[in-house]
Amino acid sequence: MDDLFADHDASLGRSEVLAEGARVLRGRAHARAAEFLELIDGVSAQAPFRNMTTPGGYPMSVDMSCCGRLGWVSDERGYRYSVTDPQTGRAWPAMPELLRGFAIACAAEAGFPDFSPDACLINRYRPGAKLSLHQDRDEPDLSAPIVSVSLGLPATFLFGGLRRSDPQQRVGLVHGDVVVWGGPARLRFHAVLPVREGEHPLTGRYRINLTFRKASRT
DNA sequence: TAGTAGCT
DNA sequence: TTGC
Repeated sequence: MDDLFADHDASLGRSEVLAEGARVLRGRAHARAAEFLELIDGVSAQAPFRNMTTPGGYPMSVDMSCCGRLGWVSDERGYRYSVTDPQTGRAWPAMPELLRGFAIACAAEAGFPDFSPDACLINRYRPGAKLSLHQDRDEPDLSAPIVSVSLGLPATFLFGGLRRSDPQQRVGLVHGDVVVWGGPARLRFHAVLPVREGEHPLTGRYRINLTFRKASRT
């Protein structure tokens, strides 16, 4: 067994508390990552990755797609959830049950036993792509947590407080890591630093992040 | 240049 | 203001 694999074994079952209501579950997606990536390929064949535009008129560096009943979209008019993909005019692809069940299990492990996600935002980062500091606040039901799954190239996740100016924790996220935040942490600001150049055996020059949300009130 | 402030 |  090589050292990389030993490191992975050592991460199994480990979790870290970032704040009340926020945890990193290390390595939870590792064993099923290849299968998850196949499912994501299926989604992106129906809803291609695209660079959305911010309300300020700038293109985002992250390539985005969605699955589930609702998808997150951004354009000059603002941020919102939509039942149709504005690029194709069709409904978003269904959320694969394997992914949905995994997200529900991660939420339960982190202390949110009743998670019922209806939206999954798929963010694909090339080297240099980033997400600047923001809150996830477009969902009407803030009692549901956010479940974030990291695949492929590593990234540095910044996890802040409830005010933009609050200090941020720097969290290194690698292939297979899962972050869950909700409850009192639900509206904490967060960001992703520019992804560094690299190569991953399963994703090549990409980081793929899945965020599962409950985007409708019911 | 990494970290921060301020922007409409 | 999920960017510059």
